[in-house]
Formats: sequence, C-alpha cells, structure tokens
Amino acid sequence: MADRVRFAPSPTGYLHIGGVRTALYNWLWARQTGGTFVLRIEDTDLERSTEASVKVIFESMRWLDLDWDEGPGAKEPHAPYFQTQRLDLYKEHAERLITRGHAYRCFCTKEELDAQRALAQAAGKFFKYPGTCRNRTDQPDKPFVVRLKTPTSGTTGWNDLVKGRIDVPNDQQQDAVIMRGNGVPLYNFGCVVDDVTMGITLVGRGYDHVVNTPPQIMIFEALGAPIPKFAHLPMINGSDGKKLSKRTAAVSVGEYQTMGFLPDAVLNYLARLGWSHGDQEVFSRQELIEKFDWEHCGRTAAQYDFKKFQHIQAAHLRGKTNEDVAKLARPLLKPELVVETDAQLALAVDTVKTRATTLVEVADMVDFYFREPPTFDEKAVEKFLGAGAEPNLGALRDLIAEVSPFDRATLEAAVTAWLEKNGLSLKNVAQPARVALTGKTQSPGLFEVMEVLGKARTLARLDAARARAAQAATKG
RNA sequence: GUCCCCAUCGUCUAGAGGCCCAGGACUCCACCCUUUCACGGUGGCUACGAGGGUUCGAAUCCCUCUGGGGACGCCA
Repeated sequence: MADRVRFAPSPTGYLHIGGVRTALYNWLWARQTGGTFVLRIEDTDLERSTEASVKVIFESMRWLDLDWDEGPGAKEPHAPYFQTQRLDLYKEHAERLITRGHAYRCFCTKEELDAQRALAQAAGKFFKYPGTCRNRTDQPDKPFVVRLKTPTSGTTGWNDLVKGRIDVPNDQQQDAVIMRGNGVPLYNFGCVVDDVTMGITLVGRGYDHVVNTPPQIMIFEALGAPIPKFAHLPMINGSDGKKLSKRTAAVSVGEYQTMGFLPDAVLNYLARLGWSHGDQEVFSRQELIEKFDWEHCGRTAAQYDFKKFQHIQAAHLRGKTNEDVAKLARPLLKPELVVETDAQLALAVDTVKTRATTLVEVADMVDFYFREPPTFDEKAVEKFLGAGAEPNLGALRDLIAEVSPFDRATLEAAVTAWLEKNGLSLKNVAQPARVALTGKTQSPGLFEVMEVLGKARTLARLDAARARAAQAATKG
C-alpha cells in the first residue's frame, strides 16, 4: 500500500534548508510510490509561531515546487491542518487515555518541579519526574497537566528505515507531560494524535527526533493505533562541523531564490547531502523521484559545502535551454535595458551560460549587450583603449564593416585572414576590441559577441572606442 | 551521570568478506584546449580513528578504546 507521509514544520522563522531536505525526501517517496504527501503546520509553540512564518513556508514550498496533496490550500479530508485548530481533538484523545488508565492528571505545579529540578542539578544529579500524581486517587479542583503513564521496564524499539534497529530501555523515559495546563498539547502528543488521525504510515524526519520516537511509540500504543514506519535522517552541519547556522551558511530557502539559484539545483544538492545513488551527482527532479530510496540514506551527519552547491547549481543552469534561462533571467535585468525580443535574449544567454553560476550572474553578464553604451570598466579602458589602440581598432572596424554574413564563423575567418596578411596575432587586437564591445576584459568569445550585437552596434561601439583612443592620443 | 546514534580523502560520498595497496564528485595544483573569462579534457595531492579478535582473506563481521553528535523541558 502506498504510504501517507507528511512534512510538519513549525512556523517559527524561515523555511530552513534542513527542513527542506526532510520535506524533499518525504515528497520524493510519495511521488515515487504514488503515496500522499501531507503538509501540516505544528504551531503549538504559541510564543514563537507567527503567521508570517506560515506564509514563508508556503511560498518556499511553492518556489521549490514541492506540492502537497493534503494540507492548507490543497485537499483537506482531515482538516484542519494547523495544530492550534485541532485542540478539541487532542483533548478528546487525552481524556480517552486517562479513562483507559494510560495517562493521568498531574497537579504538581511547574514551580514545584522547576525547584526540584534546580535542586537536583545543583547536586549534580539529573531530575526525573518522581511520579507524585501517578497513582493518586483524589482529583483536587486545581489546574493540572496530563502525563503519560510510561512503562518502567522493558524496552521500546523500532526498525528505522535508515538507521536500522533501535531499542531504548524504558527506564530512561519518564512520565512525560502530553497536555499543558492550558489545553495545548506538547509536541510529542500533538504530533502522534495528528499522525494517527491523518493516517500517516511513514514518518520521515530529522535525526534530532529519534529521542522522541520511543515516547511517541508509547502514545501510539496507548491509543491503540498502528505504529507507522520511521526514517530518521542525519543532520546537516555547517562547514565548521557545528549545527548549521546563519553565520556558516545560507540557511533559508529565500536566500537561494534571491541569489538566483534554480529550485531543481537546490533539491539536487540537498538530496545528495545524505543520500547517494552510486557515482551520480547531478539529478533532474524526475530522476530524483525515480531513484530515491531510504536504504541509501547516510547515517552520518553531513557538512554543508557551498562550493559544491554552486557547482550543482551551475550544472543545472547549463542543462537548461537558452530560452528557459532567458525567461527566468529576464525579470532580473536592469529595467533600463532595451531587449527587443526573447529570441535576442536567448542568443545572448547562450554566450554566457557556461560562464555563469546563478541567474543573477546571467542577468549581470548579459547586461552589456543591451546597454548603450555598455558600462566601461575604467581600468580596462585605461589599459586597452589608450593612445596606441586607435590604428588597430580602426583597421578592424573597417574590415568588419565589409563582412557578410555577419556571423561568428565568417567574422572569425575574415579577421584571421587579415591578421595573417599583416603579420599580426589576435592577441594584438582582441583585448582592445573586447573592451570596446563589452566594456570589460572578460567576456564571451569576441566573434559571438559581435554576432549577437549585430553589425550596426558592433561598428558603433568600435567607432566610439576608436574615438576614445584617438582622444587619448592627442592628450598624451 | 544515564541512554541513544555515528566513525572512508579537507568536504559530499561509493563500498553490504576477496572485484579495493579503496572508486566518483567538490575544492586545490599542473597541463591541454584557447583572443580574455568560463566550459570541456588529462593528470596530481589527499582517506578506511586506534587496538584486539573471527577468517585462507576485513574498509566491510564481533569486542574494547578514542573521538564526534543527540537527549534527559508544561520547546518543536
């Protein structure tokens, strides 16, 4: 039977790339197996959850094109999909647990417990709830929390899809609070009740959750619900080996979008971080869907590597058609640029695609084609359009004026012949011409630049440069 | 302190007893291509944490140690 999987982020900030990888693996599994990908918002941390964060999550998921089959804005057979709107459900389930003797009301106050904990810690001991209310028969009219009656002996375990068998002694657990005094469930409880009521059959999540799994399994059991499969993915660390942070990496999806990364590249990089398929490094979205599996997920924490990320991004950029890249880069062009047709932009893109990493770079590199005059790099002008440049530039200009058709091959042939006849090498004229045409010392090939620019503008730019050089000659 | 997990080049990883004196990729370096910058190509540096077993044979299995990470909340 196809699995029902879910991604259940907490809206406490941007969508973290670690979270994206979790979402991705679940999504890939669902898409590969014809399963259902559920999006649920775990907003029970009232202090930190914000509506803005919820919006960011949706936007990021949409940009990455990780579509959800069930959840806000999609089908909602198990609505609502926000935990704060499911409070009655949690209360019901908690009551059921109490009735069945799997949970109990605890009247100890947070203050009492905190004091005891502080005391224990001061003595170098580790505090564990002593079970004060576990067997009490009176039910005073006081505020209470609900605690799970946890087995004290034996072990709780599961066959983790990526980690293998994990068993944890039950005496390590304590009677955990599952419902707060204010009726809001704790993570472990809300999560399980939702997974049960939403029919989740496979839980794929970060490795930091393995410690939550034993108590959650206990809750599944107490609820009399089938226990889903679990897959715990290793963490992603920063390049310093520590937890991924804003200082060591771009952690939010939005940052990659503004840097001009392609969604498929982000997915590819994240997929390969902690999962492998032989020696393959570059995957299309479709390949990821076809090839993803839990067996080849790594067991070790991975370090984020921006250089490799860029490499993957560049590979995806090169893999796209000029037309597609042009379409994506167009909104990134400076508004004052004059681009007559999409085809023209695609031609320009073709010349910079192997030189750029991001869409932002594409937009930047293509700028000189559509700006009249191009932006000149002063150092380049000084070096190549000075007093001595005028004769060669002039000769080149006059030669090119006669070339027809005006394409890169014909241009190159004509120029090469001319150079030979005059005992010159391309080195003598290439850089001045490059600066004249592009404003920079680094650019796509000279003849492709001319072709894309077209005859008229090529000659105009050459003329302008010649005039500039002549002026420099009279001055100095 | 107790419990859980992990351990191959700097990094991501392949590897599920012989195919491995360890393969791919990123990075770095050299060379080739070349009008510049890229792309591409070729080559190079660099790894099985340590010690014990098991075995004819171990990166692969077992044990110990060491080193990392995580948890022990009315956070998620």
